[in-house]
Amino acid sequence: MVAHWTETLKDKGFRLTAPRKAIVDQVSRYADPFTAEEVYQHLKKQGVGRATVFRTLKLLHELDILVRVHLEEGCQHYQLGVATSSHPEHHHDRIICRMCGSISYLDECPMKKNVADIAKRSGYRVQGRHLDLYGVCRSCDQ
Amino acid sequence: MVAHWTETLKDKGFRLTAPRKAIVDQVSRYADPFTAEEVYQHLKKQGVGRATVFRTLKLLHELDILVRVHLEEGCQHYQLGVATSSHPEHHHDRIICRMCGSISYLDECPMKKNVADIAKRSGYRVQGRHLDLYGVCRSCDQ
DNA sequence: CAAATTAATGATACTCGGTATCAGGTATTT
DNA sequence: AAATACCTGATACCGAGTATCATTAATTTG
Ligand SMILES: [Mn+2]
Ligand SMILES: [Mn+2]
Ligand SMILES: [Zn+2]
Ligand SMILES: [Zn+2]
Repeated sequence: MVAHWTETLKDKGFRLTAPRKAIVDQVSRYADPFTAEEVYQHLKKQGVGRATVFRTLKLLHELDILVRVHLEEGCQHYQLGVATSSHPEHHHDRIICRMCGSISYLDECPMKKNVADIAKRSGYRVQGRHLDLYGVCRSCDQ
Repeated sequence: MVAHWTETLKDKGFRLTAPRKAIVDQVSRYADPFTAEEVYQHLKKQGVGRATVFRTLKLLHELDILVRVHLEEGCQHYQLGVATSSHPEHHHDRIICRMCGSISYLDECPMKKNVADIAKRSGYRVQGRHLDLYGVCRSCDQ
């Protein structure tokens, strides 16, 4: 995975530098969404600068290696992501616990079957979507 | 509408001051989502302070007069909103044009019928949701 | 392999949305 | 009218993110 991403960097003409290697390596360890600040906190002891982390995450996003997700708290979160034919664009149907903040991902995508109908009714060409459900998870619910 | 909201303020023990009246009045003019900064720009010539605008919008949100919506750009947007029995919590199913930025609201709520099933499968008590679709609107699509 | 070129880096300063603080002001209660 | 509590605007501050820029490091060239 890491090897493939570094190859993508080189293929597109970007230099494979030590900070970029460190960032790609760190990023590959996350399963859940993470922030630039978290990555920076892990890598600053190795001398990687804050601006470089932000820049590199943006670059990995532009290369479609990372997805930008949209959490409520305010700051940007990134996440590993791939596009498939049945999911032409990255989207993440999530359910978020308001008490403990835990995030689960719905394995079935409940909107898939509605998209064609919405496109017809709204007149939009639908490209992607973002669905967040909010509630209380089982362990927080007494 | 404005009269009802100012009444709500008084009923809950909040004072009905000139800045609050001005903010409520301004807010009632918006049909689409707006930011605190926009409200402030309209009211600063009347001497209303920036902090007061942010504070009052937060208060109106806590009183369920305003909904906080979650747009892509980053800053907080607010919007008028009401809760009904079939919509126990504010939610806004929207479709956003990536070319012109226009926002349409889906009148039929496509997730309504899926919520019970998701709750059962995930084990969460589902309270609210936020759905954004992205695409290209008819007038931007050639 | 050097030298030259160009991209990328880290430090720093800055922007922007939003919040904490606080002394002065204004509604309400007595 | 005096006392109380709430509310205000000014200001300073915070955190996420970006622009700038001199320095450094990767690649290209000779
Ligand atoms: Mn965050
Ligand atoms: Mn915005
Ligand atoms: Zn929980
Ligand atoms: Zn459009």
